[in-house]
Amino acid sequence: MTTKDSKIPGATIERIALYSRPLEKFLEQETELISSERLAALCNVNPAQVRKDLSYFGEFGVRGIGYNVRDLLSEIRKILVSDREWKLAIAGVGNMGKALVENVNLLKRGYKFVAAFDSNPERIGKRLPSGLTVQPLTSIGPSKEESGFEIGVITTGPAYAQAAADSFIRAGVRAILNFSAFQVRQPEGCLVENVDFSIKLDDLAYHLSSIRGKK
Amino acid sequence: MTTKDSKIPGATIERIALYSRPLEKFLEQETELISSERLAALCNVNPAQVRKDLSYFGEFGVRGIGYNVRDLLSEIRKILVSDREWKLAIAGVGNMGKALVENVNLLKRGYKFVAAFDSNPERIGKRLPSGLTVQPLTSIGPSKEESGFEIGVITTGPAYAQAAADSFIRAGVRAILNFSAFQVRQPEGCLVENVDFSIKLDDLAYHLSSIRGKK
DNA sequence: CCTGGTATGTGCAAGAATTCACAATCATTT
DNA sequence: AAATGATTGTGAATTCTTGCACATACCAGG
Repeated sequence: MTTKDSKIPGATIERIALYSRPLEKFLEQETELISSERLAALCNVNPAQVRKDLSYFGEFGVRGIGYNVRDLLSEIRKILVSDREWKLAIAGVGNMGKALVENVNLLKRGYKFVAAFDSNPERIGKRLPSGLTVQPLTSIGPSKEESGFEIGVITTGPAYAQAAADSFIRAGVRAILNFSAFQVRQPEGCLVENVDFSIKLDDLAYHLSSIRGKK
Repeated sequence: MTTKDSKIPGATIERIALYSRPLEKFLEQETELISSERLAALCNVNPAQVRKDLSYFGEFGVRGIGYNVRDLLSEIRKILVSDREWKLAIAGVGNMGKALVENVNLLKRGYKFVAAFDSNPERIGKRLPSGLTVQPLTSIGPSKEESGFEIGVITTGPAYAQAAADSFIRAGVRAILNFSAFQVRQPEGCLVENVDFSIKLDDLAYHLSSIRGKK
């Protein structure tokens, strides 16, 4: 890549992903140009932040004018490597699992579920609306070329989370997105992102209270 | 509060919430003591970080010994104000909404859904397993003392997200947790936390690729 | 009651990330 | 073709965050 290999702040990547949301909307609306100021306002960040984040990867704007929406989005997709399809597998097809598998936004952004697993015998063999058939958790095997998946998503209950993670890793998966309440231990050579809503709620509760406290 | 009113890093609050997860487990297992080193390892942070985070709020440990699990958890709950019940309302009871309303972990941590809304006529009037009856989105009203809610959760499709947010705000809600793909604009005097999984996936995809790239 | 072992609490230094502020650049108008 | 106005790209200043390193404090055992 054209990456200036100097250190890129971790938060920069997440923000760049964030920028793509309004851009997608502007593209649909056929808006041609956008300024760092406008984009920043929509994402609740500082305009200089937007420009600096992008500058780690190249010069995508035109001075005095702004950024071309289509081009910038395309550059961002290249940066994030979301300009190709990524194959996902899911472990746990309860409400949360189904919500993800059926989420059209993920598909639109190139994230496609190609396998679904569950430990509950009642669910195994069932066909999901997306066309996938639920397989037993224990059958997660080395991912083959054809239907192989690259990212594992865990939406099981806490009891099965570690087992699911282990299976995914044995299957050669190098990245896991974990929604279960169980904090999966970072295994060697495998990226794990934990998503925990209740932390977000704790955060809101804390700030709500401290605002009240100050008033 | 006993808060040393010097500035507390924003990340500190999220980490403190994070620390409570392993602590809950140790409490169940009746483990009495825990060191900052052990807790840090479980949360993938630096031990000094744990101690410094806690030190913003008081001295909870014993030198030479460590932290008492029960006491520390109780202190953390006081800090996060999760030592009381918070009432939530949800807008959108698709798979994601149901997953949240039925999530026992949230309830265990004091987050209780007291109202559910949806725009889909087929869902309105239905009773959820938790006992809540789905009401029309348009009926979100000023939250009364009795069944009033303090935090609004949005799990609608993008088309209804902003409307839901507006209604919540009109109802006096000061904090919103938004799961919809639509980026809700930060309204005056109302906290908004956006949860977007696809950003996490973008993040994983990026790092997966850059690891490959370097090998 | 002293000594050794252990783990906290924290001042300070090092390191990151953010924001400022301005030179650089380009379209447009006169 | 020069002046104007707009907005980028980025070095430098600033602010925020993390981690080291050690004084401090406590328990246990002799």
